[in-house]
Amino acid sequence: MNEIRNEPTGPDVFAIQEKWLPVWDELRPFASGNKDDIRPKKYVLDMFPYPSGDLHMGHAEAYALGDVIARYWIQKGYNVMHPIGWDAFGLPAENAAIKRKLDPKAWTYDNIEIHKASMRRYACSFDWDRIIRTCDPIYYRWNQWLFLEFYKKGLAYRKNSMVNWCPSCQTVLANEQVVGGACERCDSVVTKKALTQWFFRVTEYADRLLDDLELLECAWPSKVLSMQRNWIGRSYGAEVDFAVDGRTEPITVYTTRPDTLYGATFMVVAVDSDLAAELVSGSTPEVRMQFQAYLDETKKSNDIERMATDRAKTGVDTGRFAVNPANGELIPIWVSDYVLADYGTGAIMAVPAHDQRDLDFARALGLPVRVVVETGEADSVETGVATVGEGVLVNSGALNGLSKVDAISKMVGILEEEGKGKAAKNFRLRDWLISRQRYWGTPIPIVHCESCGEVPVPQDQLPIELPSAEGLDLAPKGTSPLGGAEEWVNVPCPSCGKPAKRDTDTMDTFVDSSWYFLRYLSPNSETEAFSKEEASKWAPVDQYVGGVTHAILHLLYARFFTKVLQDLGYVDFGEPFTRLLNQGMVLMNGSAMSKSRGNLVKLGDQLDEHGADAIRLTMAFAGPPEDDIDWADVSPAGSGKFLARCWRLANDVDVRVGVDFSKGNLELRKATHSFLRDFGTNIENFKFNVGVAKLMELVNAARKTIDGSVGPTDPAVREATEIVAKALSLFSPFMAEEMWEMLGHKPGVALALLPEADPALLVESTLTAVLQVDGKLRDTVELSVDATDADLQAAADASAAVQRAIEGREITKVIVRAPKLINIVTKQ
RNA sequence: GCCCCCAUAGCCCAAUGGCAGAGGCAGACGACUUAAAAUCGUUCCAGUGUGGGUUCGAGUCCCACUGGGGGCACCA
Repeated sequence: MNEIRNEPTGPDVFAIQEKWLPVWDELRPFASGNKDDIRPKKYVLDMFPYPSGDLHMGHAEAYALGDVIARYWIQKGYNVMHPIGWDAFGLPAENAAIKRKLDPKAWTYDNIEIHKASMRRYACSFDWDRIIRTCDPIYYRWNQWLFLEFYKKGLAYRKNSMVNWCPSCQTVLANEQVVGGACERCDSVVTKKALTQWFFRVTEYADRLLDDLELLECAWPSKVLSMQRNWIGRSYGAEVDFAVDGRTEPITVYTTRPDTLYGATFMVVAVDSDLAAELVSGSTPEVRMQFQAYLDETKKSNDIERMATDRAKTGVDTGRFAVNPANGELIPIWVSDYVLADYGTGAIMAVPAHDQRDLDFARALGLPVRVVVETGEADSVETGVATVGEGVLVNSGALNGLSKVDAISKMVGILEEEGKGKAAKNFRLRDWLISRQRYWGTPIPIVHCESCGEVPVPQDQLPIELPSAEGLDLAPKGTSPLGGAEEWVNVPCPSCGKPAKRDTDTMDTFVDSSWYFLRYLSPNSETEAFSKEEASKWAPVDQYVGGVTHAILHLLYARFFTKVLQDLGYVDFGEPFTRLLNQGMVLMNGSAMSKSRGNLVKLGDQLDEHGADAIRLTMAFAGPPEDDIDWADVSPAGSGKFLARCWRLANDVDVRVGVDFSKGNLELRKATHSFLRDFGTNIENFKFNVGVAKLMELVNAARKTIDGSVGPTDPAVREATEIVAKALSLFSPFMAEEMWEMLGHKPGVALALLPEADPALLVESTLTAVLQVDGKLRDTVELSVDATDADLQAAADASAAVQRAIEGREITKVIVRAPKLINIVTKQ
């Protein structure tokens, strides 16, 4: 007897999960490689994960949202390619290897298997035939091929320079990997080191990378666009040549304010530049000693100290003089650490009156200040605040009386005429440092030969496979562990055949991820990086989904690669990702989850407790996707309740499959079709939370119909429930499939098409019209949808509330928006 | 310091310039139950951060401010 009472009134979500997984393995609904497929294409891409441990809540959000989009387009009749792979090279594998004495390779591949199993259980709609792993030789040989293509074009080059060095990771870092002077990965303070390193000439594409952001306006989050613009940082100005006393060549400086040239009262050269060393070499021993001491101190300080803007200005007078080309004045040349060696020319003209940094320097070291722009602001010498506003030029010869803009163009004209300068632009963006002194990455395909120099490895010798980690000392020591692989390093020179050595550095893993979206097109090809034919069919990516953490690095590099590949003729487009969605982070109690903070929510625990469907639904329903989700604010249990509601709905339907819906209850049919009208728009605009809310509304309406006088046998109940099952499958595919089966269909709700709304069911015959007086609501009235202005006026005349409100007032105006609104305006 | 985004009920969030509430969470009450859970139903709750402006009408558009978040930052 108890058995009867305890009969389950809801679904066993875990049994349902286990039931459908093997069915789907068989059905393979997300395979996209059928050549005969006539559906239009859609390339939906999730940023591929780094295989460290198991999936976490962040992955769960990203893949839930990416899945909504991919599954939606399938149900709209598209052939959707939704691939997955692993960004499998990188430091964590190596660090785990060092710490736990594991092979980085084994560690990585084990983690990939863990990921794969979790993605399957999370019901990700991936095309499992297109898997890539960047640590597979079949993948990274194409990194090497691309490197050589770049090399041929002069886009890959080696130079000695001061580079960012992480003392903890014991490797160089790209500019983009230094955040606030610290290593992005381990937070150690980054230092500078002079090293010979490989670079990609991304600066050659700076203009295009900046200008083409225009094409992405409205298709990428504006935040990402502005971050990229900031990062590239183009400025316009002029290069000005200053003749130097006792030196044949002039010193060229870059300035954005050539209008203030008359106010340049001294010059400053970056202390760590070659130019500074050269200038002082001709000075007195005292100066040389002072310079050396200052230089040593600068080198000792790190970027965090050096970048502190409130630090007092320091410097050394070189004792040398330059000639101001505007007025012929001799001005002293100083060296200082506030001028950067690798921006512009490493030397500046100092205009202390109109530049705060120069003014600080002038005041600290007693240098003259000359006002050349009258801005109406207080005297900068007295206030210590440089006047940077608009104004009229003074003390500036031919420029006197001009505005800033006019003075800039006139000065540039004069300089160009006299051969002392020219218009110029500069970028904050630096070339991309790609070599790393670590093991677990793509070997750089260059051989160093004593007689031939740098020799590119011939294509037919690719891939250069990594030597086995066995026997290698992977511990960071500042030089690549590959140097210890004797047999691997020592090779005959491909050019002359004499003994030579391989380059022992490996590539930055951002190289791997700069083109992976193309590799998915032909993931197993041994003859090309990607099929040009497939690329013209599938690429560019229609929809990219990933975290905003990659707003600069990865997206900029991928855009760069795409433009290079376009120039090389391998692709026919210039932007890789047509549309971008950045999902927010998953937080717990207001802050990022971490073990050390003690607020870590484990995805595995959540799945064990609520099931994949409820977690996925919670991710979609939590709010706008780009906002952060605080796990403390959302309710996976609530999602579970909704899913049970859906299940009971399907369970209660008592209409045979294939019934003619047209005889169904009109009210519910209208609800179903207005859902169909709105749902697609919501999903296409990434308003997943609103889409789920609409779905809940439809479930509520169907429930009401079943429980009310219409009952479970009405055809409209089946229509509504089938639409619920299809729409639900974007969020909670297990339950949707279960419902689909309960409704009498064969497995594969993911492939069932979402119909268009029937327009005939969207027309309403009446609506609630609003009667306002002076903009305030006074009454409402049911009117026909084709009510005229006169009908509204009549309704207002007939309304006691309206008449009361206008009583004794003079009507000045009547605004009518038939059929829904009338506003009677009275004299105030 | 410069640039960008956000602010609606106790909470998460909706709302083509036209009735502030679609949905959910939490709460309260009721039905079912010996009881509880589950379920179903009903219900309480803000005038939209502050101050101006535009408009017949502003959560929505404009300006300023406050608070929160983010990006860049000695880039000449």
